[in-house]
Amino acid sequence: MARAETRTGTGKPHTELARKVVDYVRQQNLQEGERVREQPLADHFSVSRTPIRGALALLAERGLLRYAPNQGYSLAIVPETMDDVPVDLPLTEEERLFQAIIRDRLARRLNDQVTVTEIMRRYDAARATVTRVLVRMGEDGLIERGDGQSWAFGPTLDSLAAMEESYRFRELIEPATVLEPGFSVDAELFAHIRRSCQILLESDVRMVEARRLYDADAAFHNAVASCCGNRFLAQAIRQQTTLRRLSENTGGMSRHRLVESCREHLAIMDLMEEGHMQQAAEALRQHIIAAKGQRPRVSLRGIPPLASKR
Amino acid sequence: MARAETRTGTGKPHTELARKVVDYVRQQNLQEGERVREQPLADHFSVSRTPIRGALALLAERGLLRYAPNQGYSLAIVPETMDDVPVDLPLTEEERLFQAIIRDRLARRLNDQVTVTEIMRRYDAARATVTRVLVRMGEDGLIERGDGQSWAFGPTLDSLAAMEESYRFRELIEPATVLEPGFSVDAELFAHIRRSCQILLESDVRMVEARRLYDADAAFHNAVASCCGNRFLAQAIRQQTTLRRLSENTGGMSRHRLVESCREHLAIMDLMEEGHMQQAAEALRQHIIAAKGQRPRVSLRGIPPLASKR
DNA sequence: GATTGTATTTTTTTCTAATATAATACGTCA
DNA sequence: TGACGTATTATATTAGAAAAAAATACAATC
Repeated sequence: MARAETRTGTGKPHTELARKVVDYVRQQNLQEGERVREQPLADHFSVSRTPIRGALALLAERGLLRYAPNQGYSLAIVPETMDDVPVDLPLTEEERLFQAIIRDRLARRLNDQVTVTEIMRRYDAARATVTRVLVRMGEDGLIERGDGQSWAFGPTLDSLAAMEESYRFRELIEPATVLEPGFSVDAELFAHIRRSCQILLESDVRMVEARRLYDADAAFHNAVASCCGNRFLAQAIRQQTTLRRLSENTGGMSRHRLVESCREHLAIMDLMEEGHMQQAAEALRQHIIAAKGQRPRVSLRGIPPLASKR
Repeated sequence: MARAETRTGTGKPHTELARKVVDYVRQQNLQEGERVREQPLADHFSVSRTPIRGALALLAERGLLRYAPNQGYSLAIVPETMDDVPVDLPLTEEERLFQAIIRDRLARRLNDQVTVTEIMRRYDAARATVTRVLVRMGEDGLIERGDGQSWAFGPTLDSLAAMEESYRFRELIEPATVLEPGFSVDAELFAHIRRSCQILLESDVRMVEARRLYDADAAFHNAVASCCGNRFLAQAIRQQTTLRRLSENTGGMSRHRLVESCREHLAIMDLMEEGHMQQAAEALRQHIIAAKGQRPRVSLRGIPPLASKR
C-alpha cells in the first residue's frame, strides 16, 4: 500500500515559545512602551537568545511588540488588549493532533489500543509528529507504550467517570499538602495569584475568555502545590491540574462557578498567610467538593462506542 | 568534530520480552515438563506470536525451556532453579544506559540539565538509544524535556531526601486506598501474592536473590493499588513503587526487613479479606512507617558534586 | 480442534546525508 | 557597560531507502 508520510509537522517552531512569552510578559504587568529584554527571557526559559529572538520577531509581526533597530523590542499595546492577539498564533501541527486525539478518545472514537500508523492515517499526520505527540501524552500519563507496536490509553481519558475519581483524589491530597511540615507560603507567588484573581473579579465575567478563567484556577492550585515541601504531592497535584485542563475543554465549568472559585481562592490564601493551616486545609477541601458538585454532568450517551477492531 | 554515532542500541530485542516471560511463567507455578503455549503468552502481553516465539527460542537456548518440533516449548527445569538462569540474559543496551544514568544522577555526577549529545558522548551510546532512554525516563516522570535542546531532571532523583518525601506521600495515599468506596479485594490476585510470600518465608533468606524479595514487596503494594476503585490513587501508588525499584538499587533494604515485610503483607491481606478495612488501613500505614524507619541512611557525603558547566 | 510451523504483508526502526534549529562567541551601538 | 546584532559552531530534526521486527493469514501436525 502507498505511504501517507506527508505533512512535516510543526508550523514554525517559535510559535510555541511565543505563546509562553506572552504569558510571561502578561504576568510581569508591563506597561505599554516598556522594553522586553532578550536575555532575561532566555534565562527564564533556559534557552539561548536565538529562539527567543525568533519568538519576539513573531510577536512583533503580530503587532504585540514594537521593534526598533539596536534597541530591541518593547510592548506595543496595553496589556488589557493582549487577550485578543495571541489567539492569532496558529496552533502547531503537534498541538492540533494532541487535542484531536484527546477529543476523539473522550468521545470513544478511539480504541483502547492504537498504533502509530493508525493515527497517522486517521489524522493525516506525519509519522514523526504522531510519535512526538504520543510521547508527550506518555509524559502526561495519558498513554503508555505497549509491548508490541501498540500504545495503550491509560485510564485517565477513559470516561467522565474518571472525573469523579479525580475529584476524590484531589480531595485527599490537596488539603494534605497544606498540613505537610515543609509547607511554607511563597509570598511573591501568592501576590501574583491574588492580582490575577482580583483582575478577574473586577472585570465583566461574560467578557473574559474561558481559558483565562481556567488558567487562574490552575495557577492557584499549582501554587499551593509548589509551597508544600513534598515534591511527590506537588507532582501529583500538578498532574491533576494538567489533566483537568485537557478534559474540561470538552464540557467546562460554568463561568459563574469559576468566579466563585476566585473568591474562595482569595479566602484560602488569607488563611494560609495568617498561619491557620488547619482551617485552610478544610477550606480547600470544601472548595474541591464544591467544584465537584457544580461540575456539569455531561452524559456520553448517544455517542456510539467504536466497533471493536477484531 | 568527528561523530561518535556508534553502538547500535539494543542487543536482541527479544531479551526484554524473554525476561517478562520468565516472570510470567514463574507466577504460573508450572511444574517441570509442563507445556508453555505461545498464544496465551501473546495474548497476555498483547503482542503477536512472532516476538513470543523469539523470546521462547532464546529461553530454550539458555536451557530454561525444552523444545520439541511440532510440540512447542515446555519447562525444562524445576521452578526453584529459575532464579539462577535468567540473570544470564544480557541487559539490553537501553537498560544498561538507563541504570547508568540513574546511578550517576543519584551520585550527583550529572547536572540538572543534560543534552542528548552530552549523554551520547559520556556513555558512548548511539543517539537513538539515548533518545529512547530519555523518553522512557520521561514516562516515569524522572526527566522532562526542556524548551531548548536540553532535558531537565525532575526532583525525583535529586537526592535521597526525596525518599523521605516518598514515604510520607505513600503514608498518606496507600491507607486511603483501602478506605475508598470502590475498594474490593481481588481474591485471585491476593492468592498469587500470598503464594509468593509464603515461598519466600519458607526459603533461606540469605539465598534468595535481592531482586526477588523486592519484587514480592512491589507486587503487594501494586495489588492493593489495583483493588481500589480510584485509578488516580492506583496510578500514584504504582509510580511510587516503580520509583522505589529504581532508587533502591543503590542502597537497598536489609533482607531481614524485607522478610518481616512479607509477614506484614500477609497480615494486612487477612484483614482486608475479612472486611476489616479500618484496621487494614492502619496496619498498612504502620507498615510503611516501619519501612521508613528501617531504611538504611546512606549518606552522599564524599561524592563530590559535579563542577558546574559554565 | 487446538497448537505449532511457515509464508506473506505491514509496520517500525535504522542508517545516511541534508536541512533546520539552537548555542556560543564576539562585535557594535546606545 | 549592558544591551542588541551578527557570524560561527554545535546540535537536533528531517527525509527516504534499506533492514528489522511484528502482525497476519493459512498450512501442517498432533
